[in-house]
Amino acid sequence: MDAKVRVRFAPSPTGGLHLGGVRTVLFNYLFAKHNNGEFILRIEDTDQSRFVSGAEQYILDTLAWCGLSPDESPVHGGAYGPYRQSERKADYKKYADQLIAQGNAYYAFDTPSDLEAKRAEIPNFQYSRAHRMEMKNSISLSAEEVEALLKNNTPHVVRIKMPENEEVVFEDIIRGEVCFDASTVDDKVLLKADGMPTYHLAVVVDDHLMKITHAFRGEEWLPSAPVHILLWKYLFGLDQMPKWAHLPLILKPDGHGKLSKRDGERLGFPVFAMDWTDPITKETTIGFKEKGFLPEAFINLLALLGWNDGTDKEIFTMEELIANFSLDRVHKGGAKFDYEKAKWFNQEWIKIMDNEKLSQLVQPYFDQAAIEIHEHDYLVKIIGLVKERCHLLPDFITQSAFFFKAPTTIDTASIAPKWEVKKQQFFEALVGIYTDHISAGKQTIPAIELEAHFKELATLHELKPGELMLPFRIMLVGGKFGPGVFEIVEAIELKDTCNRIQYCLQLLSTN
RNA sequence: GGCCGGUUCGACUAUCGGUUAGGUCGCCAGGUUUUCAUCCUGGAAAGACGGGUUCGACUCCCGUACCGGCUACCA
Repeated sequence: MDAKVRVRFAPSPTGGLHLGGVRTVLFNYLFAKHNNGEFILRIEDTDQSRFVSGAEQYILDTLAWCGLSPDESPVHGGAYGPYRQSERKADYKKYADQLIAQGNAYYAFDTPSDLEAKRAEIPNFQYSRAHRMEMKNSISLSAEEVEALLKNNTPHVVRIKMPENEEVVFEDIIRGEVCFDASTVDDKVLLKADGMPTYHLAVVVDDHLMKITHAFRGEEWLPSAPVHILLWKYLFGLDQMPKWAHLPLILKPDGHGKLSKRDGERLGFPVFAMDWTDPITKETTIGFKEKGFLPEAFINLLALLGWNDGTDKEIFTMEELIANFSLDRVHKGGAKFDYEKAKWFNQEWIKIMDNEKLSQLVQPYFDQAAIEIHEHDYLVKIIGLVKERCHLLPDFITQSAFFFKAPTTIDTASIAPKWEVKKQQFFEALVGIYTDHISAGKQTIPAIELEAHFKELATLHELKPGELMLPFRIMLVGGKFGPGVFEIVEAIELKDTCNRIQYCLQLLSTN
């Protein structure tokens, strides 16, 4: 029996989490849960120069919003901690030393400016076999020189010594066999001058120490895979290595290339899961959450970007995704992100979501718009009435504000041209009838009855109901939109209806 | 430039040698809604190219083109 499935998502805390990142988490999570395995969050904070405060908390918050809770993480704890690479520094040094002792790695004393000069001098410079001997390192230098340099604490890095004439072959779960000629890859830095590991060393050491069985990451990592394979071979043995899967990229909707933060700003849609505010510039980049997406929809649309279950089914709950997810149905090619389809997913989720639950999500938007909700049950009812008209959560404001307070702008221009005295009289009579009902103690009347009364009265005034409906609607909601007029009347009740009619009649007579 | 990966309607995709190449988003037209949305019906719309293999290729092989990724003491 195989060891328990363990996967990890290992982001760098450098800023907001974008679509591609969240999808990588999702596939990790789905795979883990489908196989009764564990999902680990590991923070790759080895680059001090790129560290951004608040980014780790942001990642945690994002995972929580998405419903992708880790089994182990810096805050959830676990038996394989610490889960921040900056806190595991000693481990990496140990393995770097081992590699040097085995002859698989070496010290390099070249300064950043040395390297810069070399790159300027030689086009397409690679720190590899071709130029190794021209550089300052423990292969080109004598043992005495190296020892002296080390003794003086000369800043240095540790580089992997890529082998000659070796083919690195490995099996990628979604791509099949991938093959590299090791000599075409340069001698990557493993341990930096500040003692921190680079990604290459850290990922291998930590995946081993944390007993990771399956390693999933974006396709951009494929070219450095041979380095990692070799490190596994030198350090822990290939039989211990996790299975790899390089996920396809999420591309720009227009043009070409990897989707970036800039594309969202340019094209007017979010690329981050949640709002991200840069702690230094204070600049906020909008997220799917704040744009008004439901987490269920966000997860759903991400899952279908590069994966499907082989049927025509497109709407999936998290449980269904877990039950049906399989890596062999993940696409090889990158997928262009389509915001229109993303909104469609959200609309579908709004339609099927429970009204009570929606009301809680929508409440903050009403608060923000300074629309007071006096009765919660009323809000729930209204949500049911307008939900199929909403793509994003803020749409509930535009679609239903008039249920809570009279519209401030009235599209009288759409009534005025065909307005006539007969209609004026009709509405005055209607107000009279409603007023009688109010006097009789009725606050509202069922929509069907309202409609019947309305038609009767229209006939009495020798008018067709059809030419009265639009003006009536505009009087009530301010424009040409919204649910059925009589449902609106029933909801806002007779008194308010009369007020709105009278206000509008006044508006029309002064014009 | 080098290395690696990818390529079916505008977009997301189904197809695992034999189909009128299917679905969804979007778009267009019609119906329902006496508004808008929903909903229903219909429509336009695709195998990058060239060679093989095969009775037969979108599917397998080779080449070309195009697109992308990587080529940092960043991940």
